[in-house]
Amino acid sequence: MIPERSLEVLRAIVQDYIASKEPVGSKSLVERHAFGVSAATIRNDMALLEDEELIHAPHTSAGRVPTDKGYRLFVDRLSEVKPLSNSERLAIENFMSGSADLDESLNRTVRLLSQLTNQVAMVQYPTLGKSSVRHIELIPAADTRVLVILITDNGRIQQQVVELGPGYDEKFISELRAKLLTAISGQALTAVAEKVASVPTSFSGEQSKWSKLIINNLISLVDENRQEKVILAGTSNLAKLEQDFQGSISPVLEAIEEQVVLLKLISEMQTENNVVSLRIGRENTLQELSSASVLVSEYESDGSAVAKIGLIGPTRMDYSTNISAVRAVARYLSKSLGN
Amino acid sequence: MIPERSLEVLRAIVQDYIASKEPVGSKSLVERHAFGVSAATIRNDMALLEDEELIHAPHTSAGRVPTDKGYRLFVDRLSEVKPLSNSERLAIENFMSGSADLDESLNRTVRLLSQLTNQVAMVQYPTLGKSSVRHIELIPAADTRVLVILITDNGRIQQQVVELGPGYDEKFISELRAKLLTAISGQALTAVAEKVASVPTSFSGEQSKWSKLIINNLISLVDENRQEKVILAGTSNLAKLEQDFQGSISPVLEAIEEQVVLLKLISEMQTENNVVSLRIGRENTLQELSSASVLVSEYESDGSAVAKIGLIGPTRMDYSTNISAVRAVARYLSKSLGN
DNA sequence: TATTGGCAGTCTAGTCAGTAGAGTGCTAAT
DNA sequence: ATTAGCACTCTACTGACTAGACTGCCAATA
Repeated sequence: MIPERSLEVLRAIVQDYIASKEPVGSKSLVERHAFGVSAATIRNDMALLEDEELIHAPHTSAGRVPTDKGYRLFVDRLSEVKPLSNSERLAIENFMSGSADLDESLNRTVRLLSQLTNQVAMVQYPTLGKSSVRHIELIPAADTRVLVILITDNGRIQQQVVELGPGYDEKFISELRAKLLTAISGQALTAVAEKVASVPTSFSGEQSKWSKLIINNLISLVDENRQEKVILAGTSNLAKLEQDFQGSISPVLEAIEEQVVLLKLISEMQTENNVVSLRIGRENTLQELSSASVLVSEYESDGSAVAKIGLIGPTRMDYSTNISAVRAVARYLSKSLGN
Repeated sequence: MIPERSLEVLRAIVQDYIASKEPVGSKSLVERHAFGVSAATIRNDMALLEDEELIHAPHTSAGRVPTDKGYRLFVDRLSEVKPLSNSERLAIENFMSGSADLDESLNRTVRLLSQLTNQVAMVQYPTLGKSSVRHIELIPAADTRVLVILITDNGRIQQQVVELGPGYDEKFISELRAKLLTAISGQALTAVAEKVASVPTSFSGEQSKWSKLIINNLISLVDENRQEKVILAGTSNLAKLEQDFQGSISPVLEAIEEQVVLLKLISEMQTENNVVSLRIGRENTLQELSSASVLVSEYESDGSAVAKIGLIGPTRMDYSTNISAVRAVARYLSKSLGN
């Protein structure tokens, strides 16, 4: 119902506004874009767009600025997905090459995304989900301590030191190690607690006590996988973007400093395979983010959808570029974790 | 040679300026501090301080602001070390309790320091130094891959996946594992490359090739310890502190975004045991940091001085509090790594 | 009917002059 | 050595004014 040319005008407004960060007026619009009509005509179109609440004038004699709704229409219907430049593609591949553990991969990825987009990037740790135990290892440390190591098949390595007290011998440790391995190697993390429950009963006296200690620690390591966690990168970009957020970035800073808030935010956003989900300005349920936009995509680890990656920036951001960056990085991350 | 009272005036100026962030004048000074003399007298003292370039008036009829030199004299001779409050002490202990690996400890510590001080905190990874090998582990992953794990005695755990190609068997792996363990367990990291050099010769054919592959990877893990690295936390604090830096934080942002720059900065600063070293404003060799101050202290891992921890903030910072925070955190970190 | 030129009206941002207030430096008296 | 007092300087704020940018609308046009 909105005429084609008016939509073109909206697209031009969004593009110019993102580039110049100044409200755009009818005159500069006809200069920069070849509409083939006069400024007065464009003004009529702009009046229409304003009726539809797609654009908005900060004051009577200013140019127009897209509203949240305007951005929404822009990304949904007007923007083309901008393919990454070769240098960007190269940067991604360089950055993510080299096999590393999960922590390192996620850290690298999130830093990469923040560098590509100049926004604040975030990545959620894969949840327990369908992950399983690849290996566990018990390593005697000092005379009284044992190092417990858990490796999951998505590449995460965790460790914890357990204080047993004096007197254990290596034979007991290697026996326990063998029993634990046969009990849980290859098992889903969700099943670990159950599978190891009976192990201590096969020891007696002190050894039973020790094995209980070690197993409790093992279970707490598994539980850490259940605990959700988000890593951020590029928060310092916010300082550069200060003027893009209408004046103050401190609400945004406060919002992202709380893990819980971020996790809620991320989990609220529905994502489908390979599609970048997006909340613009007041579409965010969080008031603090009412002048921010959030982009989120899924990534996969080991073939099943497990977690999300995305970014936070001002509503006035380059959606085309950022959407394709998030999508590309998510895809590369999935690939790199596919090993 | 500077009279006692003038120094008191300087102290009062520094304190008031840090608290109010406004240039302080003679009148408000006599109101807030009981000098027992009139404002005119204070003005004479201020003229003296100005001659000594310890304070400076932004313009004729403004109050005075400490110069870098003024801050320097303040921290060297006038400030008392403010003991931490109980709640701060508690926060530190809470935060750092729970044994974890090196990465986790350093991460926690640096976040803690940035929270305590509201500045940008940084910590340098312990260098190779006197660290030694606590354990290595080889774990068969898929059919063609082996996971190599290196654990150092300062608690760092590293791992890497090695692609061997098909056909290796577990027996070979456990044999290699045993040989490597006897060769380097307990050895200094600096000695690893030499100690493992002869290991592959005891295998033949493919096994020799495989063991070379694995050993090369092991050595590259060791080398990562040689590579210096700094972790930052609280960069978003810079945004809040923007006005404290005369106008623009972007030079500071740029400086701290470069690992190399930071490492150079840190290594330039001489530190003695348990003393916080400090560069104020233009004392920094880096131009970008000419309106920033840098505090650095040493921390120890395993009894030998190994690396540094510190923070970066505006010259107009609360030196007493921040110095004691850095010192306390460095001490706790040493203690926690002493295990 | 869609488009256009033109014009009146509105709002911002910048300049200018004037003023109050804070603070200094100096001098003469104590 | 200290003090009161006074002249002087500079900032920050205010209100008035102006130039410039845009819009909205109307009447003319294709």
